[in-house]
Amino acid sequence: MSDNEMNNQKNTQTPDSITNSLDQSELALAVRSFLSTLDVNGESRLPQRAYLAVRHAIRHLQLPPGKTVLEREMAEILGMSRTPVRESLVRLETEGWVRLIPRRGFIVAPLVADDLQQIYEVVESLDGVAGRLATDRATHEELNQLEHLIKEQEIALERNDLLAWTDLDDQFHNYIVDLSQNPRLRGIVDSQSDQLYRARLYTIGYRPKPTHSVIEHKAILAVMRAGEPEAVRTMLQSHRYRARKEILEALQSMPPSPEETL
Amino acid sequence: MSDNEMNNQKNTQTPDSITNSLDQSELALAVRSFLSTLDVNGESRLPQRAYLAVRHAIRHLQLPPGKTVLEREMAEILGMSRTPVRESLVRLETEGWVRLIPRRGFIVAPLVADDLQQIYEVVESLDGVAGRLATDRATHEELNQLEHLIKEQEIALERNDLLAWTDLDDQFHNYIVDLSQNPRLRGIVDSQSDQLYRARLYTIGYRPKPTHSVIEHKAILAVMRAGEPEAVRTMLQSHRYRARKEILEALQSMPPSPEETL
DNA sequence: TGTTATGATTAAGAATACATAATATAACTT
DNA sequence: AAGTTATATTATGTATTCTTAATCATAACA
Repeated sequence: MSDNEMNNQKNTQTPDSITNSLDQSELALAVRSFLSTLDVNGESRLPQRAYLAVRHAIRHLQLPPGKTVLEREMAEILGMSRTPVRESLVRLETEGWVRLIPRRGFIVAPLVADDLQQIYEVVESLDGVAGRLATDRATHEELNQLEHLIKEQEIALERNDLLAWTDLDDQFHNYIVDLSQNPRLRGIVDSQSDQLYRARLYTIGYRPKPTHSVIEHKAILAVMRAGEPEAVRTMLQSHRYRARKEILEALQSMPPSPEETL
Repeated sequence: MSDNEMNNQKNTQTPDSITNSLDQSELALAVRSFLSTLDVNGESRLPQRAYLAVRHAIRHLQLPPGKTVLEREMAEILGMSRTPVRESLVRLETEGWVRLIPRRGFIVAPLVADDLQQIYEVVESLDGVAGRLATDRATHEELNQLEHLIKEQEIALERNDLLAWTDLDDQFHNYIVDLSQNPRLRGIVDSQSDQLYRARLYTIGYRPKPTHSVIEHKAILAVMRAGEPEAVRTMLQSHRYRARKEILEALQSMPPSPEETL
């Protein structure tokens, strides 16, 4: 009973797509490539797709700090209207990925030391408590999974594959947060710590080789196995703290950000 | 140049306002009363008004746990369209105040022990780190302000005004978070801890009189003055932990939630 | 030549319109 | 009368339209 053969007598041209023939910029290509990944994973909801795509683009510096995110352009790239795009931007704003300048639009959160420090102060604390809870709640198999991740980190380091190591390091920490069995904590840490990824990418060649990191991971796992939650908390916190120092020092020793102008 | 005298040949009645003559429910009255407060404070952006109004209604149990928040109805009450209302609901969902059931709508987050425990685990940790940072960053005058708040708490307790005490207790903790000078931390703690307010209201007659709380606040302030950040962190954390225990115990000893049905 | 109006353009803010899924209701068959 | 199917209603999801503020270019003026 599809009676849709009598409802198109007025739209000669949809006004919002006057801006068609968008230039195939690097951003558009990257976002579209990422989108197809989502299609495979069956993300059906449009706002969720937009959220993941924009977040991914920011995370990988394809949307550089300070850059304005135009709703219309994003909608065009993502093949949807402005509405779900805006919804995703509101969510990203709540999480701190973008800032809303009223009547101006959304800009990608700048990558400045002050901001990173704020994020680290949050993540260090939450990461610590997640480790404490995980120590109480993890099974032996889950701890073995952590050990496996550490081994992969060692391999990546031996190959000097810092990109792979970064991802594995993330996986290690995320997994611990998972083990805390606190979805709310998980959500906050996930979003906040992921915002540090940009800075890690950005400074990847300017930091010492993270051999110490693997050592500390091993120590943390050992104390988890020993069942000492409070010690795990402290260790994770100082582990993150050293990471913070290295990143901030690297940022200072580096040439100024490409979008320092904002 | 108002040429709106020739465009109404089809809409006999605007479809979105068929639901006019909305019953003057308690919710509508409460929300409208709160709205006028915002007008005074000059909140010009509609989504922000909606955000504050809905959050306030949830916080004060006018929108009870489990209740569906109808976009159209809210829009009607707030005197705006669905668009800014939806935007506010997305933000509230990101913060955990409501849940989105796809194709069903937003419901007020249920008030169950499991959820409260998750919030407490987050807030205890962040509150602790905020106290640690505040100890390093607060001035003498700011510490005196804390002392003033404690005195007011004592007065409220003597009068057995538990509602006023609850607000003052909130102010005390919020102020410490302010002193951490970390806006991101502030935003997260603000939203999360404020979600506990519902539970505190709900259990207000079922908990022991919080005389110990004032004592602990005094102790915390003393250690802040002594300049021992790590001790402040520990104390705030266990302070919150006792609050958690009292709330959860009260919830269990109480009659089941009115919207337990969901 | 520099500065300030003024109009055109652009993009966000908000409202409305349309599409679709879910649910409630009514009709109908057995 | 009970259950099943068809239909109507309702509310979300999404697109589109309309409005308004901000910016940019251009022109008028000092």
